[in-house]
Amino acid sequence: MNNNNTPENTSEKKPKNFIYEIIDEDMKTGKFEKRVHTRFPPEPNGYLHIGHAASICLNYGIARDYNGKFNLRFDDTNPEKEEIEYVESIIQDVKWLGGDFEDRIFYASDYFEQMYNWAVELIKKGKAYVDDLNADEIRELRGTLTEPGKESPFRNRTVDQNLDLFERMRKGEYKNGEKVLRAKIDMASPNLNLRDPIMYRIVHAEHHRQGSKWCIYPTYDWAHGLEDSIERITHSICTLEFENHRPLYDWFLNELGVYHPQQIEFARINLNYTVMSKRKLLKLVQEKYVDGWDDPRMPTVSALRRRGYTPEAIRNFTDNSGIAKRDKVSDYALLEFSIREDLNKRAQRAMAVLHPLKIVITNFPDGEVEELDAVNNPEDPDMGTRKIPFSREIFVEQTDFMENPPKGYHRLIPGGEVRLRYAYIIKCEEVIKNEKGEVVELHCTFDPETKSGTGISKKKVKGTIHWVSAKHAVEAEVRLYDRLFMVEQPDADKEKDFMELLNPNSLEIIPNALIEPLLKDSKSGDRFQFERHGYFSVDTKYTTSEKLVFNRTVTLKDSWSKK
RNA sequence: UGCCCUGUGGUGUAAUUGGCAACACGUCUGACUCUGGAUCAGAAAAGUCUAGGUUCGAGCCCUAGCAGGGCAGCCA
Repeated sequence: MNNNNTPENTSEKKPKNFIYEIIDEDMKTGKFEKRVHTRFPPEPNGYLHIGHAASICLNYGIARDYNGKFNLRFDDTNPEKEEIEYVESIIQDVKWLGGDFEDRIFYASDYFEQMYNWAVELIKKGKAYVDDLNADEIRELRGTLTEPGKESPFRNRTVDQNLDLFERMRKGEYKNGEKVLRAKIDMASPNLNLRDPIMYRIVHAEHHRQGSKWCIYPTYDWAHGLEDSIERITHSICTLEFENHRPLYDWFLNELGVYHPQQIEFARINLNYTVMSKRKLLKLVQEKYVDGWDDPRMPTVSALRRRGYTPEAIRNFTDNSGIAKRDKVSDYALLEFSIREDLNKRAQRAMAVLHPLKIVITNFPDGEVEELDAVNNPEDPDMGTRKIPFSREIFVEQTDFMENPPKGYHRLIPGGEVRLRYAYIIKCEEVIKNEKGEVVELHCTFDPETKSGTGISKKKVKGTIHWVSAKHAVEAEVRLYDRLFMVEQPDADKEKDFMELLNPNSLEIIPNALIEPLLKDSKSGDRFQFERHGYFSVDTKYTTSEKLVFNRTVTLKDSWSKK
């Protein structure tokens, strides 16, 4: 920790966004004794997605940058929607993203007793009352956006009555929906949140941590600010839709006279070609349009992880997406850029043929095997080299040969030459076809003078293609993913339901791709660049000791196929 | 037609708090290259929602509009 007043900022740490500016100001004025304490407060009712990741990175990043603290807190105030499965996945995701909450993992439900006591305090102050109206009646009296509401006939019960009724609510004397506790504020407020909001509702349901201890549960509006207050959070960062609620949180905290955090709202991240709402993601999962929350096509953290994304890439993406108060839709290309940039520097290179075409090298001795040197990563010489076997029969990519090539094509053509990566230049001498006229095999000759790495390059060819040795190659399943939706903003379409806009070709499974032998022993989660294809990682769900399954994380940039 | 928030290249963010708009992604050229990758060089692309006003000077301030978003769950 830096103690003087011109701290680490002297190293001209530019304010990253408007939230940093606010905190810088608070540090200057000593608003929170120069303390910074943030938190990530998810409800455990679904898996985390890339938008949550942005919030985690923001909150954790702030704590780290100001030498402060960061809490993980489950906002588990609704037993009907929350599950332990979600709690576990969220903890895993936050840790994986690097959000270090140390031992500070909290649950709102652990504060229920304290919240109850505070509610009693408000009742005693005449600031809260038990209402017998049902949900419809309450909505009726709440008024509309343009008309003020009307007061409930139960609004002026005595303190003693309210105390008694509230206690009996807790004891379970009433059925769901029979009574609620409301704050007594102002039924005519232009801010609807202040029209006597509900603080407690009766829910006879099993809570994933509290069991049946409680049958009254605090609403988010009542609970959330208290949770932050209890944990002495300094800056309660949340999304825009809670801006209108801030006056309410302020009201509660002031009436109670307790510690008061500063809430700051920012716009959530949206990503194009996908949907982000938990409800919609849940629908995709439940109706089996995807293979679970971690299906690699999903925008969830667990899916991105399974697909091969690194935490670093996700952090870079959220950093580059920026934090502001206006609604935004981030470009999927930025996400792809962030993972390419990261994996380019660290991924082991390998060769894999997805759609094989056989080549016989007629002047290469039958039965002979030559071990060739291949670079593991041209971006990082420290990663060394490896040996790959070369022999008379090899496979190349079907798309790397064309009988009638368009202009600009510089791979193999009849009578043409091309370099085999890390091997020799070959020439296509003969095209073998089946009865249907389809090309099934090529006969080529190789030029022994052109071996890679010998420095002799008297011959120049325009193309270099990848290959695998027929008898050495290993079979593997490869899964190619494309965007989940066909349109940029699937939930913006007013005519069509987002389910109609799913991309039918978002998954292509290649059961028998051929990979170089080195990859045989790769393990779940290992990441590779298949040269000229893209980055791939070993699937953690379907890979078995018998069969390797690779997920394509992202393609390489391809300036040819666009033309 | 109430209250709150927001309007800067295709996308996202920035502009020393009033000094003629910058960065990243994307796009397009060209160079280089044994990955049509990477890298390097360059280009196109906004005059800052509109109209007034203050000022020597406005993306930043004022006024009025317009547009987009949020709010009428006993969800969060």
